[in-house]
Amino acid sequence: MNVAFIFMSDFAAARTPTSRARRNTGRTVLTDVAKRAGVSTATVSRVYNEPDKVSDSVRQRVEQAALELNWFPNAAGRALASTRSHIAGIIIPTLDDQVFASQVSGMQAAFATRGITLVLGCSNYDPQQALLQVRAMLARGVEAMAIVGEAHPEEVFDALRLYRVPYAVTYAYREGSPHDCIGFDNRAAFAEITEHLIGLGHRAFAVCVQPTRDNDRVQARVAGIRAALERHGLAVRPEYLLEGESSIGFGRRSLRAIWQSTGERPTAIICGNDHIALGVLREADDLGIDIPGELSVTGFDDLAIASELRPSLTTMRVDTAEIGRLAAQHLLDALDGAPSRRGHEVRAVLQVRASTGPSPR
Amino acid sequence: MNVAFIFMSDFAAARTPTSRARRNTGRTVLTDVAKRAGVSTATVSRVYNEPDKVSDSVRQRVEQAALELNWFPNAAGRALASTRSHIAGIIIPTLDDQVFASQVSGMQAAFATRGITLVLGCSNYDPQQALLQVRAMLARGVEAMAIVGEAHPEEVFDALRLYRVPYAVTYAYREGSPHDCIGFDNRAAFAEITEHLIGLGHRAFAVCVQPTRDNDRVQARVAGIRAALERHGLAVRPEYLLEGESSIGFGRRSLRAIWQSTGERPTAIICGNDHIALGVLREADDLGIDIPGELSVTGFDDLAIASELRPSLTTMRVDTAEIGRLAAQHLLDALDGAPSRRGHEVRAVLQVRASTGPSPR
DNA sequence: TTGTATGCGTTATCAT
DNA sequence: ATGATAACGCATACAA
Repeated sequence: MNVAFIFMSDFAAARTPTSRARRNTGRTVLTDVAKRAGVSTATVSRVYNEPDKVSDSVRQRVEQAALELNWFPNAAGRALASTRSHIAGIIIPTLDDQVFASQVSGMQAAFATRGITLVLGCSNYDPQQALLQVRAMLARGVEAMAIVGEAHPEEVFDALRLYRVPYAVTYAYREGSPHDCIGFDNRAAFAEITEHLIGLGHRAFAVCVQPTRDNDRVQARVAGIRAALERHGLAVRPEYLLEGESSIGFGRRSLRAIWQSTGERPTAIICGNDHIALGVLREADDLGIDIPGELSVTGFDDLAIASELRPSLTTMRVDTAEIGRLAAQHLLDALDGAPSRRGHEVRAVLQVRASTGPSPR
Repeated sequence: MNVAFIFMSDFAAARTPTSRARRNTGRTVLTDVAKRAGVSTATVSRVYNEPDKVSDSVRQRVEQAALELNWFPNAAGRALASTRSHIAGIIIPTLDDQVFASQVSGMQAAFATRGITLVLGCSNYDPQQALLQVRAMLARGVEAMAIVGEAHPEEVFDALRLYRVPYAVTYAYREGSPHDCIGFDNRAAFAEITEHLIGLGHRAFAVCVQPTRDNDRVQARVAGIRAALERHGLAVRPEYLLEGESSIGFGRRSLRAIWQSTGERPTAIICGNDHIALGVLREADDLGIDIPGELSVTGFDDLAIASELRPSLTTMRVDTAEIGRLAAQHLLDALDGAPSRRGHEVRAVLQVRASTGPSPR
């Protein structure tokens, strides 16, 4: 036995030169805590992952040691050993739009309660950037993903399926979508706005929307307007269907262009969102156009100022933070192996205010 | 020596039976790519980390194999082996405020160009949540951190220093701060607004700001106002120093309360931001108060609508996305070991518009 | 309840 | 330029 001991140390000595030194990152690791607490590494791990399986006294010793050494588990090590990253991802077009920011906010809060970190990616409305972001997130080992809209390269969804990462398409909801959707029906919402105006007697419309390219939500909105008008034998004249950046400036320019046009003037303008509608209202003020006497205007999103403007803006409200929460819950359910529903529809609610009224004609 | 070998093999033999099978997670790993490309794992790794050290032909074979197997490096594995996480963190009060959202946006973009993923945490203005978030991020192995403001528990900065994580305090800039700051001088900015009003002859002021508790930026703003007034022998009456949530509603309520007060009415109201100022303007409209004839109003942030309101709002503009970019650059420099400056000041620029005018008294 | 010994997927060191 | 293999920090199956 003696020899054995001698030999073992000998063995250790023999190895040492060949074996590389520990890379020594200098940081405190689980092993240090185990030593200090006088327990095995497994026990330390259990204290943080299966506390019930550890006796109170030992747990306290370990926690004390961890505190003294200022240690907490390293996420990369955990992820590697457990093959669970505790990371989820969300890809939105841009944070500069409040509706997406609040969606992220709602999702982050919901995930946080379950110890899941949300990683954010912005595509800037570029499908290729979205694809890159998804790949980066898969590399990070995201356990679940949310992505705004469904107008993305097929590779995006292929990759998600290939890696068996549960995902949800947010902000847009569409019957018959191949994806789990959490959001509202953009088409139906804009059909409702259009019907509201038709009900007020309007027959001549203009439409000012954000760029439709690579944006299924805006495309659906335009489709909803078209469908509602068609039902009444109406259509938007091509020269009154304007597309531009989501801004007050675009709204202003649009109204000016429409008013300078030689054709029959519209009596109602449907805007893709409140920012654009705001611009239209401001330009109308400058041009001396009476709202809603001469022209009705609608927005979308119900920004805080929408009800404060004079005239107040008729628009639609969507609880985007709720979309985020629901999406997070949906994904958590999927991770828990819950028999998941296909999605969740959130209602967009029409807020009729002073910017819409009976058609003058 | 013989014994030694016996012992060694004995030792090894003793191990083998105990050894469990590979846990097999089913996913494609670097080893698979190496096999397919007919190279070693080290070579595959090099292709992605030190491409110059690999011959063209080999690199192409590896890339081909990776493509065919749909493989990309696992981030947790990388992080563990390289002790670099390629993650940076930012902690903001809330995403619901555009100024922070755009800061995140700017930072994310800047980090992305260097392959660094930004992880976001929201403190909801709660110091304890901020501390928890920082800890969570350290566990994630963040390589750098940005945090809005400096009113945080000392443990926050202690932890950051202990783990040698370079960090920057953003949004606020203050001479003599112990931290690297990237932002603007809140105090100086509000002193400037105040001087603008004093220059217009105002002597009676009201102030409506966001909650000052745990918020060094707002505290600095109030201090700036105070200091400027003091220089002219002036002060805000306590009943005209109002504190409340950042909203149109608070602005409205504040003006109503001030106007109903029995004391001498102020001729100027300084608001903590544009939201509050917006509420004041709307309420003034309802109360029939002439702006700026009877009352001058100022905001902060220069929201897109600020210049569109009637009257347009005098306010200050700060490029918050630029703050994000600069913070990212500062942190990247620190990671690169660049001799770092202490911080970076961004200017807040006064936008004089129609809501401020000569004092009626 | 607690300890032992691997393995998680990659990088880094050393050797060739 | 390329290969072999030991870390990296932790979790877990299994043994005790």
